[in-house]
Amino acid sequence: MQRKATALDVAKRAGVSRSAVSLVLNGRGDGNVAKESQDRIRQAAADLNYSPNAIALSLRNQRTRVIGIVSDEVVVSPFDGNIIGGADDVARAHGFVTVVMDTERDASRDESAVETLLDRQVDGLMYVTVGLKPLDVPHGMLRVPSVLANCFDNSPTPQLHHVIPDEVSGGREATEHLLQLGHRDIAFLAGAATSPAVPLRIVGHREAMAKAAIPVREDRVFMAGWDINDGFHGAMGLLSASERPTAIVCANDRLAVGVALAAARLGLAVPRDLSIIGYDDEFRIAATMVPALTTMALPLREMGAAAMSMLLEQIEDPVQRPTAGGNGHLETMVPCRLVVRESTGPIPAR
Amino acid sequence: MQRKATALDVAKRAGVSRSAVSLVLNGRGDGNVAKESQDRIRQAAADLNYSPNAIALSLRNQRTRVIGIVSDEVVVSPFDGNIIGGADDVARAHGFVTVVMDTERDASRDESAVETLLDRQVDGLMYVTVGLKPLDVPHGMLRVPSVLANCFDNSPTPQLHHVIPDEVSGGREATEHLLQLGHRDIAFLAGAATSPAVPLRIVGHREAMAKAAIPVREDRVFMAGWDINDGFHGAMGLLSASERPTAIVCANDRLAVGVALAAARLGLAVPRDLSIIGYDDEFRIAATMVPALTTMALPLREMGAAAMSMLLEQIEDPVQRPTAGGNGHLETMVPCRLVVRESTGPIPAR
DNA sequence: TTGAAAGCGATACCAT
DNA sequence: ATGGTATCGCTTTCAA
Repeated sequence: MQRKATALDVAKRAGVSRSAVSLVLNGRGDGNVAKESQDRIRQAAADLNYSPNAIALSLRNQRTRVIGIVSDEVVVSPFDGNIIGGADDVARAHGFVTVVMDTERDASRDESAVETLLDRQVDGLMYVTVGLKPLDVPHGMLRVPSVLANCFDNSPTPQLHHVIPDEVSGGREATEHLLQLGHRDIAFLAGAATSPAVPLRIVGHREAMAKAAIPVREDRVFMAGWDINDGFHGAMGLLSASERPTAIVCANDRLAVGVALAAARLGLAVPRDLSIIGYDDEFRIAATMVPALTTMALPLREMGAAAMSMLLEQIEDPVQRPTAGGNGHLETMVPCRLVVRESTGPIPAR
Repeated sequence: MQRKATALDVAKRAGVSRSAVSLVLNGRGDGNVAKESQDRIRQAAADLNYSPNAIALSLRNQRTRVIGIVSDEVVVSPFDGNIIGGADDVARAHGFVTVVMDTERDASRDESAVETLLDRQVDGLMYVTVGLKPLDVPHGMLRVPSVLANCFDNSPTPQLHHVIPDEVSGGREATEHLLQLGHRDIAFLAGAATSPAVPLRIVGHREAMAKAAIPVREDRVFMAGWDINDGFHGAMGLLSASERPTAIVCANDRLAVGVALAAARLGLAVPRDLSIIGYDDEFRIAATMVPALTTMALPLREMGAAAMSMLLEQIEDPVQRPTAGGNGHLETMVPCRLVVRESTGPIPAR
């Protein structure tokens, strides 16, 4: 485990001073260092496989080109990892790297994770959550450029820019797709009341129904939960009644799996007898279901990318900190995307 | 965004030198610094909300108390995040923090991620994969204490310790559970041939059958893939034949979902007409299926914890580097755990 | 064109 | 008991 070469080693080998090495390797050699020395320096650097010590660089420059990402549970849970993927893409394109710390849903670890990252001089911070939710922003995030992805500042006087999905139009367009296929009796299986996304999706659903001048039967819209069994039981109720809906929109793909299971159990074919639409376009669930699920995809990568772009803008041009994005607004909404597959079809013939 | 207080600020405020500050704040004040000065120093530090600059510390001490975790796609994919969770638990208990970098399955980024982490002087490195697989170990990992979790050194002369699940006994015990319930015609839906876990699980299955003296029909064991539709189609074939198995063991829970869907479609009740057993105990899938899935749980958190313990041992006691764990062996196998729920039951009455 | 020196923030040794 | 000084690795300014 021999130590890495330093600039001094390079200087010695090339027979010059450390300053010369620094100048040349940072592209400011011309006009300062003799061309001949430059060559020797570059050669020596290559020979020694030299790369500058990032720690020393950070100490000297007070910047690290590292973005800290802290999340409530994105790493550990199966959901929303692509927000980080999208953010990382943008960061790397700009010569930054991201490091992730996951607090495993323990809010008391938020501050210390941020503090740790700050102590290591990250140039910026991003907080990412699984599922849309309000966030008690860790204080440290106000000390450097920061953004929120999939969550929003829960304080009475929000300070941080956030990027979230457009849930209202997501809910609306899901229902509109069904309406276009001729469905009129459409049920909406919402998730749990704790999620701020749920009421928004329901608003969207009602908007679509209103626009089509179809009254919403209150027993067709209810909070079921988020899991397969919730979808199963919700659907069993809906589908065993004498008068059953011809389509069910689900607040996530797992509910949709439960609904499909219930339909199969009842001998109903999808989409012939029942159309099902999911939400999330979950990786290797929606596309691989039988039949493949039509679903409203969450724009995860786009959200991460948008949030990171915003953050880097603040870092590179610190002046307009509070109103990043230039529009003076603290909220960016990214549209969801309908993915039509095979679980939706025309209304059953009578 | 005013700058943080430094040791010099504290020294000035307390009217002493930087050295005194350093000694006192690091618990070596007694016998070196007057008690009165000590109090003033501590007070000043508190007043200024002083905490040492981690970057400067790293440069000085050549150690950071940071463990770098690089993964092929654990962050972005829905799987195996708990390996990192388990590892992080152990690290924090020892006063280390972990930072994660995900390469999104782009092997060409492995080296640079490791290099980045190394440049930042991490004290140790862990590589974590989604799914058991051979790994071309990034060269940089050999320069500091390192371990592999859920993957193993693919080189002809492996150097790094790895922690993996005991797949053979996992496969065996899954089948044994079914055998105990009276099943004799048991099918095994394996995953894809690319995974080294697949042949191991099949070996386990055959061992169990052999021990029970039941011949394995070759048309009952085949590679189906890993997804819901793979399970569905595999099961449709198996179950529509005139002579159908009474139980199916699946190489993951998603296959099991597909099998359940097929059973429902064919009017078969689970577990009355067919027992199904999954693998992975996937979060919010296995437990929430209808019926809830009996499954072979992967010991993800334990694997992460074991790998991290090993790594920290190497860091704290660098002498026995190559044979960490003390047993001179490079492999640690962690047993899988059968979780019995409702998808398995006694063999159907004739 | 070159190299010496200061400084980033902290620690540890060595005089005093 | 105390404070001055070298050191970690690098960049930048300034004088020669």
